[in-house]
Amino acid sequence: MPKNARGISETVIRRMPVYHRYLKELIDSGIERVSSKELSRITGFSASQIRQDLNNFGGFGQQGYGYNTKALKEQVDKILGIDKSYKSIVIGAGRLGQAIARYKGFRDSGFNVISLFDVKEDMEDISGIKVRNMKDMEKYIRDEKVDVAIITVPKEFCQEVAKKVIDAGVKGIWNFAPYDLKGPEGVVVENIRLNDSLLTLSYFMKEIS
Amino acid sequence: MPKNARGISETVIRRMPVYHRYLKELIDSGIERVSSKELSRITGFSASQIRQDLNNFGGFGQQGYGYNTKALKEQVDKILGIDKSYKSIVIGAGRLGQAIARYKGFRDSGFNVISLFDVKEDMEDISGIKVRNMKDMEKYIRDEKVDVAIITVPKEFCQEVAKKVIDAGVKGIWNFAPYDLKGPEGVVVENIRLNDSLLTLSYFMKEIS
DNA sequence: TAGATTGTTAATCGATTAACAATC
DNA sequence: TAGATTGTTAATCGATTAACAATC
Repeated sequence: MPKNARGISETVIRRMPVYHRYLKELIDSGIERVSSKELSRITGFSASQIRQDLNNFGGFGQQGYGYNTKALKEQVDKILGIDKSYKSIVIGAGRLGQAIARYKGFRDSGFNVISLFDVKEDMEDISGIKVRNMKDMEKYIRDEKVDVAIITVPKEFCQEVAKKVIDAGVKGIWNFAPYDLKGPEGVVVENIRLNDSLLTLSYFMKEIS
Repeated sequence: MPKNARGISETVIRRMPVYHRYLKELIDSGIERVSSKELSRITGFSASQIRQDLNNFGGFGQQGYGYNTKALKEQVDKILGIDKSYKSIVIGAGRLGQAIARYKGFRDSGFNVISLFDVKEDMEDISGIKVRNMKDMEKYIRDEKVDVAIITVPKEFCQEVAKKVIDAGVKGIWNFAPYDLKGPEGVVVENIRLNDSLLTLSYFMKEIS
């Protein structure tokens, strides 16, 4: 696994949201401290691994005590950049695009959907968010300084859309089209491969039967 | 990474859908043979890794020639169990549930959505698929011998729903609720963690800025 | 203080890469 | 045949686990 600029492997990075998630649960249950052993029980990662992961970023624990859930979550959130906020647009206002635009959980992660775009004209607002026409997208991205594009268009259009949003200045892409987009230097792309996940499910279904 | 019954690591399994996807592209472009070197260029995996991956399941290539795209895809598809077909239901007929029920790509992978379920009464059909009431779900699963439940209900209901579908005999769960479901022995669970993916995007956005 | 648990180093394990004989 | 490329073994690399001194 290649390491990024900071020297932290992607394997480790992808466990951070899990810590974030379970720490939130612990805090919501009123639990103030947690040991790596208990976190291990909850997350399924080994206690050793958890301590290693966290120590990549600093010593957040205390010997003999463990970790303060609130303080640790604050650190994890800071590592993940949840304090930052990103102007986002959804491209493709179909069911999936609508579902994403309406889902409040993403706003909590710092991604504010400020507009949707579609080739279809005169679509109704989605949860109070305007659906604009695709042809106005690039100007909108430039004018509003949009950070992130969430792509939910059909596969055959996703490369074309990606090129446009990158040229217009978008710095991150969250891609739902079943195609592996690759961004140039300075643009982050996160591909969601639902179909791959389903094929994996298919494999394991076969295994158990 | 733990190995499964067949002795193939999950890391390898999760690359198989990628081979499937790119082989399909090659075949659609009329390309009949491909070397591990060329597959490496396309997929980003190393040629060595590709040969190792495929040889976990058998020697599908030919020295001096490479791989026949059609024959290899057939093998990969068989490994993934795409020839099998699974009766599936979508639980939660919101936008996400509707998007999934309508998406034809999943049917191509062998997952046929035969019904949706929702707590809301008297919902309209989605692409000709009936939306039934949640209270009839367990009987339906038993009567129709449903194999897979696709869960798109809000987080707070997903455990309860999972318990019900498992008790009713479902053998696979594709979970979109932001909660790590764990299945008992004999039940396969594939969790889609969209929010985790978004937090990873957030991390890398911070890195580049 | 005694017990608990971290932070960190060393050991192990698994996955990836390199190399090359086999062979089409 | 000569060139190409696999299948497979060995070497390397990275990630996980084990162990334990430090210390709260």
